[in-house]
Amino acid sequence: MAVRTSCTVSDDHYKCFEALTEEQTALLEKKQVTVEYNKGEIIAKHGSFASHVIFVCEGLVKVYIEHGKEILILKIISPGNLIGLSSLTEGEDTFQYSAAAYQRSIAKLIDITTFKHLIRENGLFASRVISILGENSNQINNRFFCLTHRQSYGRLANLLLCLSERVFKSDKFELDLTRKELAELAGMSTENVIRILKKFQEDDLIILKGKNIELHNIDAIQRICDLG
Amino acid sequence: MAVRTSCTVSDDHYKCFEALTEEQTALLEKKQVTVEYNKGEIIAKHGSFASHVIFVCEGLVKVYIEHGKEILILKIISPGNLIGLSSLTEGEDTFQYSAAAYQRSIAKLIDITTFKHLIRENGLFASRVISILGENSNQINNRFFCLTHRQSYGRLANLLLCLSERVFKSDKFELDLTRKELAELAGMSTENVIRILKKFQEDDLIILKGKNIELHNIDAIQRICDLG
DNA sequence: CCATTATATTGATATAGATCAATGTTTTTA
DNA sequence: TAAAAACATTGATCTATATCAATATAATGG
Repeated sequence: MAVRTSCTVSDDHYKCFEALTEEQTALLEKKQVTVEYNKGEIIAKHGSFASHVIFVCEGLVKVYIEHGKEILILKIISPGNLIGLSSLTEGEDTFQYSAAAYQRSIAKLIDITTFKHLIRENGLFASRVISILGENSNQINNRFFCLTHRQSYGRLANLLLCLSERVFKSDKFELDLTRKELAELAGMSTENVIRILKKFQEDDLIILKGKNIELHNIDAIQRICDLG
Repeated sequence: MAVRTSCTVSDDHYKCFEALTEEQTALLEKKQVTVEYNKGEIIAKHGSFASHVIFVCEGLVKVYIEHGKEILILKIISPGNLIGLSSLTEGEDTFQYSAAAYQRSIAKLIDITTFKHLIRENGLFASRVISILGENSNQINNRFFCLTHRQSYGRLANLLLCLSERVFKSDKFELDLTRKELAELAGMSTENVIRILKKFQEDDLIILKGKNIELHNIDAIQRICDLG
């Protein structure tokens, strides 16, 4: 089986809300607030009280765990997705990871007590939430595999494919991520990212123009992702 | 925050079943079979149809993903825990990971359709299942962090603590895992496991007698786990 | 109980990728 | 728009850990 691109999940978490009745939807709307975040701002802080789950409406968000100065990015969240579902666990009232905006982003903060109440009340909603949790689990497992079993070329190839397919949905995209942010995502040093991108360009796999990246030979990149 | 030991989850998944009514419990009992597995036998195979979820009653099981010959152990499962919940995801009818018995083990295979049905029907049960999924997610994130951000000494220290606290529940245990299996769990080569265990023994952190391990200086091991 | 196979151990070597250091380039801000 | 700060790039070195190779020990089966 091919290693799937693994930096994010599909962006259809919003569909769980379609399981709600009109009444329940109205309740949920009353129990949420919409907040705008600037580039770099913290949306959720690992260890702080999780009074809400987060639904990303616009922008791009990274989800990561921190221990002291060390961080590990778990995934990138695009609009349409939920953050913080693992705080639905009984007895777990803090965020188990942080979230920060890569760029100006808008999110709805949904009261967690109401969310839990709806899970109890609406079995279809509950099963949709379970679907999302299962999907999250598969994403993180794939990312875990990629970061531990692939060498740097493979990890960076995987990241480029993921950004292209899942985040920007185009072979050609303007990357508002720094080399350092790419490095964090691919689990390597900044210098290594630069050297590998250069090598990919020399080998005609990508076309780099400053912040713009075009994937020129996707099959070859996929091969590096699977084997490298 | 200290890096928690991360090779397994707490062993109280069975509690979700307490949320079922007598009638639902009876239904579930009818829709499950009990199977015994010998050492090394496969309980679930990554990619095969997931017609059931697995409840481990006795023994010790590893859960891992495989891509070709490469494997990544996600966790160890002790009696009392469920395997395969991520296959509850809609549209996902295959196992997203494999499971194999480290030793003679007994498991109940629960029909997944019935399981899903109960989630829809019983909100409390659904929320308990969501709790388990959330807990699983935290475990895997901690393990992910440990394996990517700690050097070999820290990873092995983490594994020893986890085996002691979570799996064997004693400072002193007989390890029916080979050095190779330890290496897989700690994400390093067999040779490296041997060298580090030797070093730990020289430094009086552990007492090694063949398959028997005693953690002699837990505080020091914890320090290596957190910082190494 | 011996033969075979699996596992454990030890030492030598190779290498991916981090780190360090210096310089160039772009972005921000005052 | 000039100065400062952040980011990008390149080259040189260092190191943790894998890999390879050889041997020792333990487990297993006929």
